[in-house]
Amino acid sequence: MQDNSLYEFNDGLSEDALDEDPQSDSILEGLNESQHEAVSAELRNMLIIAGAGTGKTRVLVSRIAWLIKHYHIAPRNIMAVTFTNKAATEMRERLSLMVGNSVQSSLWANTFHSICLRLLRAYAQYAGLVPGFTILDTDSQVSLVKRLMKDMNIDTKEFKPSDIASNISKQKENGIRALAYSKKVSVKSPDYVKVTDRVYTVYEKVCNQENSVDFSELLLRTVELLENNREIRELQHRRFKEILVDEFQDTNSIQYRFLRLIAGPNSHVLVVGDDDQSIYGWRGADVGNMRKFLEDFSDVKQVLLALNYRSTQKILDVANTIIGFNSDRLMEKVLKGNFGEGDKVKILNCANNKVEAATVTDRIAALHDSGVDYRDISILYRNNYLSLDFEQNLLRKHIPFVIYGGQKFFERAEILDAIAYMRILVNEDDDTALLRIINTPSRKIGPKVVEGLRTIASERNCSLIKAIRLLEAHVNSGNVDKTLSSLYKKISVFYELFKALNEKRQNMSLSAFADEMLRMTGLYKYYQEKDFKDGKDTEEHSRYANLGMLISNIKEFEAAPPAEDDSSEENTSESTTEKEKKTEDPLLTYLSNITLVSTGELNEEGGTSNVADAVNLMTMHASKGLEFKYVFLVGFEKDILPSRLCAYSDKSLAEERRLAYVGVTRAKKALFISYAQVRSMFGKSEPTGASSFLRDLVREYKGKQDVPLMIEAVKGYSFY
DNA sequence: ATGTTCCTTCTTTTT
DNA sequence: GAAGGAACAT
Repeated sequence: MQDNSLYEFNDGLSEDALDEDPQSDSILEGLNESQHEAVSAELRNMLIIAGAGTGKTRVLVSRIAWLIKHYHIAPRNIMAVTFTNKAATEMRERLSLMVGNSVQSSLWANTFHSICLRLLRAYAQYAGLVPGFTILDTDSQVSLVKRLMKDMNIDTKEFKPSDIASNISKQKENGIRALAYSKKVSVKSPDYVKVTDRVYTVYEKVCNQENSVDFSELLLRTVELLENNREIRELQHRRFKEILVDEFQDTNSIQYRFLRLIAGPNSHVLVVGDDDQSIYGWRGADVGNMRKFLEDFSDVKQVLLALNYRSTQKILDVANTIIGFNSDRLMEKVLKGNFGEGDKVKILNCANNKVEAATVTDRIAALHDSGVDYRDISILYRNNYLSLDFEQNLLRKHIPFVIYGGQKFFERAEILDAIAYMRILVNEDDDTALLRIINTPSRKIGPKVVEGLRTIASERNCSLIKAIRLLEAHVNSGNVDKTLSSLYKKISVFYELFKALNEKRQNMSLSAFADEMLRMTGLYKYYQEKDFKDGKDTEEHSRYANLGMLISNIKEFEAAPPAEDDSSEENTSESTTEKEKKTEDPLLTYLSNITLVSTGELNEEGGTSNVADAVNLMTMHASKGLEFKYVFLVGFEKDILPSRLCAYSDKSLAEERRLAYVGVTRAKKALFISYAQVRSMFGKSEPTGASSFLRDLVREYKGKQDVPLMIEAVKGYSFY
């Protein structure tokens, strides 16, 4: 630092230099012209269009550092919104490297969902929620919908509960409540709409009774909270002066509405996005929000980042060509790199999927032999199930690998059981959780008993736990009705357990309690026996072992609790903005945390960090935002990459092409694209062949000079 | 109430 | 080709 300022002094004698924040300069160091422009711009609304690998995250993080260091914006006045937890974590890490650790606790860098959750926890009463409400994960949401459909005598075969549940979520994401939806439905509406309507109405009511919110509800509730409560809204406006949004092309309608509400008249919003990387249209993401942003926010400065810092030119050429086939682009960006030409992109035409897996594995082994680290290699695919052949081959060759996604740890039955027990302790009205575990492991409480209990609950219009209490009081009053007392006797096994658990958790640490809970409920024993029966007890990821990993995860959580929410710090004169109730219950905090922050596999220690030198396997969706020196795009086939569903649904072909583009642009040094002529799926062998995207590509380069790719036929293969 | 067996369905992608 | 659900048997 000393040397630096001396040098500057000699270099150009300007008075400004005397007052300059010496740390500000280092923020701008090494940025190119447009990056520099974006980072050091005055305080204002901005739209940054950033092509793949153009240093988007770097700009975002540097901008935040600049806001703090140069404009002296307090970290607590900054909100950075990301789309995934992975991105949020990465941003926090890079930020703490740049401006120090202390910033983390007061600066909100989180996903939309977790930001909304924080607001809802702080203002639960104003949002019509009871503090301590639980979050419904997808699995619970579907099981609730299914339960309601059965109650309403709707055929769950004709109408799949998961479809109805996702229809409901879709409505919420468009800000449409059950009542408003009903108004749109007419006699002429298709059946599934009518069913959705009927279920939605009841679903909304039951969620309120159970004091639980699903994922889209988190957003919708918050939007309504801000819309209906001026004081809370203005309090947020005063707090969040600078708002930054990553992956803006992925925002859906409710998220956009949230942004408009959370930003005050004097706040500034900076969004970063790439319309070419919009791959979440299927869940409501609307690229149109980028255009809307220009209209809805005043005086927006636009910056385009097109200089690529990731890939060799040949890889970029291929990427540009692929995306060039899309016609509905917001802005035509041609990525330019500065890492030299590089090798040609290799297209591996394989006889079948076994050959494909063997070839890829062999190339990985060869790369490793030539000094490449496994962690710099990744295998990307369209669908999760395509990973199987590669897993087997890598295993056989003793090549270490990590799979991201796939069956999620927190979606496994045994984990969901454990979580359901925790949920019922935190929020006893959570009937969905209770129904999951009242007879798991089995304690002779069958459908008859449950039905009896549910009858009482619906007569008294109360939750199942309360119904049990009523029943208990009734039986103890000596008013002995034979059927009721036998009902109570059957249920009391569970009720005693419930009381005992509640007792236990008062004076134990969270992890010790969780461990004890698994013992008391019998889940440990139950899954241990189940594993043994299925011959899975020796497996590394046996269900019993997973429960152990859950405990490790809780221990890790205890050791490093998430940043303390300081939203109550804002001291204003308004009397109605009640200070948030400190959510002291560690169990509640843990539950919220895992429901929202649970992507990715846990490692053996129950942690989420990934330090091992291993080949990375994941879907192309999951790869967004990441980069690897060597990338294998596999299963680049007809019916797989433009998904089969494109042919007979409104699935967007352009979005599939963007997905291919995302995959291609992950590669830094070398890219391999492979496909099989024959693929066995579900036991059957089916002819497949190259993706139409590959055909387009080859046609484009036909007869041209300097073609950036080459095709290699891999026919037979000597196995093992 | 629970265990067995057969059946179907599912293979996008995520908070 | 697995995993969960329904139908049937115990």
